[in-house]
Amino acid sequence: MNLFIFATVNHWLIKSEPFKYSWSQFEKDQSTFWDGVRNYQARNNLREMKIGDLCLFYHSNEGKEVVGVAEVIKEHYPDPTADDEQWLVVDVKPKMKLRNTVTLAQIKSDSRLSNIGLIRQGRLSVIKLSKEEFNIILSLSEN
DNA sequence: GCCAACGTTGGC
DNA sequence: GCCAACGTTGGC
Repeated sequence: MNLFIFATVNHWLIKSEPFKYSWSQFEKDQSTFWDGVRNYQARNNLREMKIGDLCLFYHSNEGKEVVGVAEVIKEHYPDPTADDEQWLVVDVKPKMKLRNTVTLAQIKSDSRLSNIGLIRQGRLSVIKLSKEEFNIILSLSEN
């Protein structure tokens, strides 16, 4: 009988325009609440996030590349920047900066990632990833 | 700056 | 409940 309980770690990709909030600012802050989500699907993804979940940090618009990995350190609570209680944030902290960034072009050109939410639903700002997709992107950053 | 892909709003 | 009009995101 196995008495160990293995937490299920989920994987995500979160987008930020570096002009608004960049990875380097994130590293300076050491943690932040992920605010400004005003889309139901993205909100639902935030609600699913658990402590210890890992998020790829993607720079949209400028850069268009994955730059680091963040870890969820506090589960969802109402977005302090919203007037409406229905919008949520989670707290995240930087876990690891990628040795090399992984560009959208690289992701698009990798056949193993052809079904990734980042491409399928380009406008969604909080995207669920499979463990495989997450690991493939990390491996691309090692090249 | 343009535009595709969505999401939201509001008239009916 | 449908759909046209409009707004937003984000790649190009």
